[in-house]
Amino acid sequence: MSKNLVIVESPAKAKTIGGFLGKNFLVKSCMGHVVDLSKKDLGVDIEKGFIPNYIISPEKKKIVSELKKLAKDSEIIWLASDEDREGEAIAWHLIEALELHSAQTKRIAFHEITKPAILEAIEKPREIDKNLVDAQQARRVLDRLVGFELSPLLWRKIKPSLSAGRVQSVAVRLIAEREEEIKNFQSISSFRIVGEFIVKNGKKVSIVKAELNRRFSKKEEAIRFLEKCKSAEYTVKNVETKPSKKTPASPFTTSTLQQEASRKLSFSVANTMRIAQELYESGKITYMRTDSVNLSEMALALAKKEITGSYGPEYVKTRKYQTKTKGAQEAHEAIRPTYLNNKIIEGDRSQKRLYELIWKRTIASQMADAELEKTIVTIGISDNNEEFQAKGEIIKFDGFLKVYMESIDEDDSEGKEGILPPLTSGDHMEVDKITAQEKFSQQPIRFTEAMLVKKLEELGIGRPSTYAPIISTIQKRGYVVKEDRPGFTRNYTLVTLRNQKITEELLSENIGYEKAKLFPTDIGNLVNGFLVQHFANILDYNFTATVEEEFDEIAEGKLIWNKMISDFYFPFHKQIEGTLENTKKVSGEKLLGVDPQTGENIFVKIGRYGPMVQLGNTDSEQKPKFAGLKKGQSIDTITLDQALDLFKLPRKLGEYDASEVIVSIGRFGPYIFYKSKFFSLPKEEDPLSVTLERTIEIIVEKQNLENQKILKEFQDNGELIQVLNGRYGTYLSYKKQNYKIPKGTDPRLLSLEECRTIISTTQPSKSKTKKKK
DNA sequence: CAGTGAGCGAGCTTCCGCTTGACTT
Repeated sequence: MSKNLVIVESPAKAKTIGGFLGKNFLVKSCMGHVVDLSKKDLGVDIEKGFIPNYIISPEKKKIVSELKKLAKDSEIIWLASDEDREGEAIAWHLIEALELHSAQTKRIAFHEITKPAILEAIEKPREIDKNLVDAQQARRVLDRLVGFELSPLLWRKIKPSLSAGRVQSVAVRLIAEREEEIKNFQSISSFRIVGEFIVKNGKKVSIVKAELNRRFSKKEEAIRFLEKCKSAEYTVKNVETKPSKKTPASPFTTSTLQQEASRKLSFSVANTMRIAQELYESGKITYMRTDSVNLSEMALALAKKEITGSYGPEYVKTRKYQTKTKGAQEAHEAIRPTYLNNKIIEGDRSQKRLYELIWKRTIASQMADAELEKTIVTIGISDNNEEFQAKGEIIKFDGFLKVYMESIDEDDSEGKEGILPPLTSGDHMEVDKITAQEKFSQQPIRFTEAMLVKKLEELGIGRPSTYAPIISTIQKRGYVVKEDRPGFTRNYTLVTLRNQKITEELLSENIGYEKAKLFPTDIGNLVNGFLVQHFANILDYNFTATVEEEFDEIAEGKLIWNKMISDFYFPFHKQIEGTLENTKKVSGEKLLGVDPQTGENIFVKIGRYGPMVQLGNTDSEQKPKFAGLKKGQSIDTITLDQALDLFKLPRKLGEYDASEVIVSIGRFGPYIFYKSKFFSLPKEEDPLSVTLERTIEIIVEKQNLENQKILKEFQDNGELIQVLNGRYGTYLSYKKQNYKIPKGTDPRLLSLEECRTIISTTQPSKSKTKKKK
């Protein structure tokens, strides 16, 4: 029996620390928060001064009772949750939930998981910081009040099951507004002039590209310029070289890791976090949910050793980074390899790639600057005030670039600066050709998941542990979709002067192709518009920053937490009530036109189940007809013809095997209805144009799959036992319960006797699909 | 999952942050 019980948040951490502390210490984890506000109601007693109603989270009951038992048998309980707002609250909740006495309880904290740091922490226990706990309570209660008062308002005014909150609603706003900017964006074109000069240097011939120091807005001006160039002479006017340097990026935080893994490896945010978690649990990297760029002294020393050994001492530069992020709490280190001498690791391909990225970033952050030399060559044109500029860049010393270079989101198709041949002032330049190419101004860039995380972090909204869940929430609620969208073709003019002749071509380029970008849906736009109109204060990009300042004041003991909440809540609640009374239900209804057949109005709007078209007025005597929009259609862009097409559903395609085949769109997308069964239509098929032949193929294919589903069947006292082949492998079905088949047994060879054993010895799998009535 | 949409009305939905498994048919 250990005399000491240490409680940390994560089991992987518990394992490591357990090794440092020896036999007298038992280290256990509580898996994060163990209590939360009651979910059944608001969970806050407003009248009594916003008293939170905490209950032990259902999934933590087992852990709490286990810890409680261990605590009873221990002399001292060391609460070692993270040293930030949430961690302090976890420690306090543990005291309450485990019913610990103050005499036997000590609060400790450490920022790095090394033996000396932990031993030092044990030497310096402290009390719970109640002010910090209060700051957390304020944060928690504010989020609950905002979320649980705004969401029901949306149910009443827009449609059921919608949600709103301090964080998610701002995330949706960012995406909706970006889309609006893109919609309103007017692309301006101008003509970019590039001269290509031939430079002979002994036997070596090279081409130097130089850009004119101005652009022309009209083609005529560009041609006039080229005309003048026909008879011109070109001379080097000036050669300017100046040194410059590049500095490595700071070590990874959650947010920057997500961004780089997205840019360099095309990982989704959720994927990056899943793989990072695997690396963390196998002890290969430090904790992956952090906002700190700090590296431990031990890591700095290891990095220095590794760089010296692999690249030489001139590549070493020990750097300590400062966190600039708003509201950072820095309870952990930056994300880095646990052992910097391991350049590669065992693991699957994704793990290896992510690890390599983390290794390179960490090592590079401790390396010397890259030293560059930039050259600008100015080329004058006789009888002309304009001049050409050629830019070159050479690397004098690669420094950290030997290992790693951070990527950027903007496309950098142009401006790659290479090496220039030696040129001196006064050199005569021989021109090969001069082009005037029409260039269009760039529309704003749509958000990828990782770019959204970056923006949220800049605004101080969300935490490392929530970036991935935020993205999944706003997609689950249907506010946002992540999609690839095809681009379009745009024509541009290219005018070329060569051998005294000017030619003009009309060329085309493909632009605007989007890969894995976030787009607002109709519902996202409608909800966002409603919230921005009526709750501009909550949707304000600075709302979080403002309340965070107040949380800080609470943490410093300068402000009472429920006073702060009270000051916020009452005006906010009035706003809710006012909106409830004074606004009508919103549906985004728009009159699209008139049905040529019946003369009835056609509307588009958001219905109970999403965007739909409506034929006929709601208040007319005849019941209006409804039809859902197809995937990819929007109430914003749908045309009258497309709307009319939707009313052609359900379509009777004909008969197969003496039964009717019908195609339509339902709650879960397009489907085929045949012999009272549903077959979903693959997404590449259009329900409006799919043929009878194709639907029969789909039906037959599905039926074949069904037939293969049953591997074996037995009758057992009149009850059916089936060995089935499902989406997640083979399983047993008996009396509507499913049973796992033990690993290592061939399901095809199972006998009735063996099936009986499995049923009697294994727990049936819980079905999550069970819905309460 | 299950293939609707007004009207009737009961009963449901919802927040953010901290942490991992269990387990889907």
